[in-house]
Amino acid sequence: MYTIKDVAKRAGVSVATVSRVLNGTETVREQTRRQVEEAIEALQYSPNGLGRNLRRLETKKILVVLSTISNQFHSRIVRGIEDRAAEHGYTVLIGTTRDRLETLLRYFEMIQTREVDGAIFMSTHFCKPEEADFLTQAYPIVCACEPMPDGRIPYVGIDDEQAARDAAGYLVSCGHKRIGLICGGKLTRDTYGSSYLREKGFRKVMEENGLPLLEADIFREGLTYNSGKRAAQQMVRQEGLPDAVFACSDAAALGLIRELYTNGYTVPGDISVMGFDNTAMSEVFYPSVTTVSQPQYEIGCQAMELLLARIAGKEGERRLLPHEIICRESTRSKKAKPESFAACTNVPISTSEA
Amino acid sequence: MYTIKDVAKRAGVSVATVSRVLNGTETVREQTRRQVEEAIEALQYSPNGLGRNLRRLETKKILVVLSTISNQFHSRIVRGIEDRAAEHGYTVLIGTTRDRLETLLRYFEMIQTREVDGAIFMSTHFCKPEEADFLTQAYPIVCACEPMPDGRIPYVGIDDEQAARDAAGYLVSCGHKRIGLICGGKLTRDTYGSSYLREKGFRKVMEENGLPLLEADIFREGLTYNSGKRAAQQMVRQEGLPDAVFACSDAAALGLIRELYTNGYTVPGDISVMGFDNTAMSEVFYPSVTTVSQPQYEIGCQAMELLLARIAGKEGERRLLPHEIICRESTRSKKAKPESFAACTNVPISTSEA
DNA sequence: TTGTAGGCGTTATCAT
DNA sequence: ATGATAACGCCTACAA
Repeated sequence: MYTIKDVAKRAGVSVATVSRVLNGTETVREQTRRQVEEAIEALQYSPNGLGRNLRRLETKKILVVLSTISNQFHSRIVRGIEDRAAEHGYTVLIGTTRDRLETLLRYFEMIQTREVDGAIFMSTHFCKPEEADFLTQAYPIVCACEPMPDGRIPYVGIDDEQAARDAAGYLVSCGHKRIGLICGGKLTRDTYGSSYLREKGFRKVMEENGLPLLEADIFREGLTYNSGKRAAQQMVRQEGLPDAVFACSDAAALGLIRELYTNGYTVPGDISVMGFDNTAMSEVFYPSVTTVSQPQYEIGCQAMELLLARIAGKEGERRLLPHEIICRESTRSKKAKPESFAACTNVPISTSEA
Repeated sequence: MYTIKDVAKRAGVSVATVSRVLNGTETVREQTRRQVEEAIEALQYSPNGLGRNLRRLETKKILVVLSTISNQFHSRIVRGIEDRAAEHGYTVLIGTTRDRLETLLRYFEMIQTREVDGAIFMSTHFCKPEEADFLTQAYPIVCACEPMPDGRIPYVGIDDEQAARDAAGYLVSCGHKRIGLICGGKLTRDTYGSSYLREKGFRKVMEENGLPLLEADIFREGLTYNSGKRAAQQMVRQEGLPDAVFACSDAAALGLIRELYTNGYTVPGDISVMGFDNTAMSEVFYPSVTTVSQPQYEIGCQAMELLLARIAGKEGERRLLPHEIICRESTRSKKAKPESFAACTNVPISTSEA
C-alpha cells in the first residue's frame, strides 16, 4: 500500500505539496499539480483516512444505533438523519444492538474512542440511566423516540403519553367499553420508556371515562409482531373478546390481527384494533390499521440538527413533535358518529384508506 | 480531552506502562497497575481509537452496504454477518445508498481510505462493472445477493436463474398457461443482476413449455411494493387477467395482491401470485405468499467468512447456496394434483401455512 | 518490571 | 509556490 511519501517521491515534490493537491487547498502551480495527479494515478494511491482523522481529530461520521433493521419503524427516521447529515458533510453509519447490552456498549465505546463524531440512539432502554446520563453529558449523543428518564438528555420524539391518551380516547369515542392493551414487558419505566408512557396515557383515559381495565386484557408481551401473535393466542382462550385492543406498536397490532384471523375472528367485525407508529405495513395490511402517526422524517432531521449542535459544543435540548391519529379499517365505531370524549385534544385526526 | 500522556503523568509512570495496562498486555506490577487505573478513573480517560487504529493499521470494523433498511429482505442476512463478525472481534456498520451513486461512492471511499477493514455489498447494481471489478480486486470486498457480471468478484447468493426456473415451473405445474412477470426496470444485465437472471430463467421455462409470454404481461416496474401496485393498476385496465404472475420480489407481490384486492379481484381466486425472497411479510400477509426462499442467514455467514478470508489476504470465491420453493396461499392449482414440469429439478418444495 | 523513542500517514505551520 | 518539520495519540521494539 502506498503512502503520501511514495507519491511525493514519484512526483518529485514534498509531501506537503501532495497534501495540498489532495485537499484542493491553497495555490499549487498547474504543472506541479499535474505531476502529482499523475503520480497518484500511477500508484492508484488513495490517502489513508486513519492518518487524516487522527490529524484532524474528527471523522465526519456519525452513528445511528437501533435495535434491528427489521423494525420498519426506523426507516423514515434514518432517512431524515441521512439527509441532514449529508448537507453537513457527515456520513451516517448504522449499528444494531439486537437488544444485547454488550453490543450497545460497543457502540458507546466507538463514541468514546472518537471513531465517530457523535451518535443518535433509538435503542437505549436496557442501559442504566446513570450511565446514559454521564455519556450524553460528556459526548455528543442524542436520543430519538425512546425517551430516557433523565430529562436533561437531548431528545427528539413525540409526547407518548398524550399520544396514547388520544388513541385510547378515539377508541372510547367509537363506543368501545372493554378495551385491552398490548404493551412492553413487565419492566420499570427505566427500561421501556415509550411503552411505559403509552400505557400510562391509556390507563388514564380508561379511568377518566369510568371504564374498568381488566387484568386479563393487559398483554405484556412486548412490541413485536410475535408479541401481538401471542396476545391473540391468549385472548382467544379467554371467554369473550374485548371490544377493542390498543397495541403500543403497529407490529404488535399486525400480529394480533393476523392471529385472530387464523382463529376465525375478523377485524374490525369482531374486535377493533389500533396500532402505533404508522409504519408502512399498517397502511398496506388488510385490514389497514388505525394508528398513531409520528412525524418520523422530521424526527430524524431534528435529531441530526441537535447532534450537530452538540458536536459544535452547544447544550442539548428536548423536543416533542406533534403526532396524529390515522383512522383506517381496523377499527369501527359502535355509534353512528363518534362523540367527544374525555381525552379529546386538538390532535389532528385524519382518515386514510390504504 | 485527556490523552495517554496525561494519564501517565498523573500516575507517575511512562506512557508505555499505561498502554500496557490499557491492553492488559505483558506483566505490570500490581501496584503500578492500580495507580494507572486510578489515574484513568480520575480523568475519565478513554483511549483515542484514531491513534490506535492508525498505529495498528486496522479498525476491526466492516461495512455492510444496502439500498435501504426498509427493504426487509436484508435483515436476516445482516444477522448472519453480525454473528460471524462478532466471533472474530469485528463490529458491523451498515450504510444505505438509497440508490444514489454518490452515496455508494462514499462507501467505496471509506474502504479505500481504510476507515473500515472491508465491506459486503448488497447494492451495487448502479455501479460500473469495471470499477467494481478493480475495487474488489484491490480491497477486501464481497458481494451478496446482487450478482456482478464479472465472475471473479467474491460472491455469495443463490442461483437466481435456476430459482426462477423452479418458481415458474411450479406455476406451470399448477396448470397456469398465461403467466405474467414483474421484474426490474428496462435495463441491461449490468444493472439489475438478480432480476435479470430471474427474468431469464422465467422466460426459458415458458418457452420450454410452449407457453406464449405476452408483452402486455411483462411489467418492468421494479421490485418494490409500489412496483407491484403499479403493475396491478395496469393489469386491471387490460382485458382479462393472466392466470398467474411471477413477481421477482415479495414486496412487489404484496403490492400487486393488495392493489388487485382494492380493485375487486382476489388472490388466488382470480389470479395466482408468486413472490421471491421469503421475507417475513410474505408469511404474515393475507393471503400468505408462495415464494422462493433464500437461506438468508447462511448467506450472511458465508459472506462474512469470505470477507474475513479476503482481509487475511486470500483469494475470493463464488458460492451459490440452495434455494427452496415455499408454497403458501397466494397460488392455487388448476389441476387436482401438480404434475411434473419441464423445469423440474430436485429443489425442495415445502408447504408452509402462515 | 518499566522507560525511551520511533513511527503509523496525514495535515498544517512556518520558513524560504 | 514549495519544502521541512512538528504534531495528532497510540503501540511496541529495544534498552535498561
